[in-house]
Amino acid sequence: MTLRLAFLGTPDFAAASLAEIAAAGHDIVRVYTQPPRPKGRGHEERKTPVHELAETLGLPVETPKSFKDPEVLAEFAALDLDVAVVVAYGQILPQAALDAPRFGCLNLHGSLLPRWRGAAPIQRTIMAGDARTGVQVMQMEAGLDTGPILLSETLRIDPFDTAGSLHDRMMATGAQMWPRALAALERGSLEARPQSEDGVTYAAKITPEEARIDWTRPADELSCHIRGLSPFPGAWFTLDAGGKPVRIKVLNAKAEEGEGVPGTALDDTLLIACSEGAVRLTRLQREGRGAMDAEDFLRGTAIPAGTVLG
RNA sequence: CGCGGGGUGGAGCAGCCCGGUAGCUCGUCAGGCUCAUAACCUGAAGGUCACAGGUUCAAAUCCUGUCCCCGCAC
Repeated sequence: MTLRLAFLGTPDFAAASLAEIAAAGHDIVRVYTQPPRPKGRGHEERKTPVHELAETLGLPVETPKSFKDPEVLAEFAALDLDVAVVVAYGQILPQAALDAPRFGCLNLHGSLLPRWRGAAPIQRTIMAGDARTGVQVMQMEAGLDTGPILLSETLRIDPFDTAGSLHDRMMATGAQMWPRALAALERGSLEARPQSEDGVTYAAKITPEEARIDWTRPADELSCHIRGLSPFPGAWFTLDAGGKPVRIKVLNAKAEEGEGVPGTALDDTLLIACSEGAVRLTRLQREGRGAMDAEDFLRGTAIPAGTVLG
């Protein structure tokens, strides 16, 4: 038995799920993803990772600008789907779309709901210093990530985890949940567990302003902040290099003992004073250069004790 | 054609504006010192200076084109 399904997704995180579902032998009759847009350096038009993978797999791709378009909805309904799988698609689906497939739409979400509903759960969970998080398959409803949970996996968050490392683990774990979830759906053995009404939090999108490092925060908070924003967009500070401020991203850091004026280097190896304790910067990236570990970074850019970071 | 930075021994950088012997910190190897060491001292190996043309007596350096990496903006 296989399910007749559509896949809706956009970034790498979603492509991993598409790959697993395809490998499980389901009948993916259509893939929806965001349209190619002029993106990044040079404004080159690029297809999304899901788009690329779908073409490699020989699956039909559609890139509607809006799922609210009646024509798009009509076509979607005409696919006569058993189920639609939605992973980081990037568009709100109208109720009509949620209702179209026989078993509705299933979504993969990167948190232990109802904590961190919304756009940036992976980053927010690290920024908040959570000790654990999870990946969950849920039945989609009109509300933002409010649907009942069908399948759940818990992941531990280590003190050295970044949004990037956690993202990679969640992507793999989440992708592997699909064959199980879809098999259970076919058997009719998926149990829907409503979300708790307590402990609801929202994972707001990351704004550029919050990426700038505020040295007056406590060290443990700052460590979480830095790791939650790594590698994207990257928490940063400025360093005065020959009269010009150079932006330097911090990609990993850990809280340590230390005392001093916030923002001041306490030694020659990137121990920076905060309001409570200090953070050791362990991986960084200067603008125009690649990311590197502190040891390598210091060979090219010395930051002696006493240096004040902006 | 959105703006900008960069590609120099294994790593990270300087040198480029003002062409003329390949530099710095580290690593590697050998030897020394030491109870010992990731410390210190001495010596050595290792580079078509991204690629292709051009200018020149001479190009890492100046000019043109190509490839790759990155920051910003989006």
